[in-house]
Amino acid sequence: MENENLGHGRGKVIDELLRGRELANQLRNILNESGGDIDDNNGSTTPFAEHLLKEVLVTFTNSLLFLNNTQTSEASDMQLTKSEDSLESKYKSTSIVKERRGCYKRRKVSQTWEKESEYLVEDGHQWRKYGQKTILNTKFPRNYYRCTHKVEQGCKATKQVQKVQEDPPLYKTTYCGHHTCRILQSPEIIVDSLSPSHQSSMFLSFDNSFPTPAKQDCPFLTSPSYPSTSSSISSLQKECKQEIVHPPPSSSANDYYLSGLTFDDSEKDVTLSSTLDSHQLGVHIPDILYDDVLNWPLS
DNA sequence: CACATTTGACCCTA
DNA sequence: TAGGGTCAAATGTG
Repeated sequence: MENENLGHGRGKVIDELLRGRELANQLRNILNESGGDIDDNNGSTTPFAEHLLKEVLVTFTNSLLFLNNTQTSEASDMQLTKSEDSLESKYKSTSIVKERRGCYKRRKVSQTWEKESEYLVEDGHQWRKYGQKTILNTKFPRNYYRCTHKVEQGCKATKQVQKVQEDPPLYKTTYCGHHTCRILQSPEIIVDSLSPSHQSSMFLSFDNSFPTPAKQDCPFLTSPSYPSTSSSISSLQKECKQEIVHPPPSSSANDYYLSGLTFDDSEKDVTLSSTLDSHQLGVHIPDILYDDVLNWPLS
């Protein structure tokens, strides 16, 4: 009873923090678009505003990190159970399988985040296609993938890939759930590159649920314009204490990234740092697994 | 033969 | 009730 109230209050807090961060991001985008104009009128406005924005974003991010640090595994388990228990029950009871075919919870109640790219990228995980659907008002069918290790490891990660336009090609990948499997592949490579001249874009879906940064991406801490880094993380499991995410050379000064994610395999300690003004986020998280850091559920 | 993909059916949610 | 997510038999591939 008491825990439920606490959990509810915590959810509200996270909700508000996420909202605040999202609003700050929107403000940042506005600043980016109108930065030149502002500079013309007042040269000092933009840098100062950007500085304030960074501070706000860091505050939100730090708060979210600390909040999630307290209940990581618990919330993660609850989230997965809630979103996919219907599927679980189906696999456990074959007698129900044939009667309850197609029983599932819709994506809305689970963690999702999206990534748009001009090319298909290998995100370091093995995916198995399990469906394809024609979606209303779309030219191209949507492809459904689940983790190859779903059966043997119970990995519940799924993704949907949909081509949204032909020329230039644009693919929208929606990740749902996060990987619980430990078998990871080669670093992220471009699978289909017709026009790799532009950065892929990535954004979060905030509809009714908190998107969870996962191994594919870490939208929680990265700029919306930076590609995913999942397999970089996987390589880290063997090579401890490496930086895994770096901003592209062309990145603007007001973008900030998770520039340092340091793992100490022996102690299972993780240190996060950002590129922002050389600040460290100041988060030191003991006793958690390395990939849990990027899988913090926010609800 | 084992595993992946295709594709129509099934069924939940809005 | 339509749309969309998943299942699973059929089929393809190495």
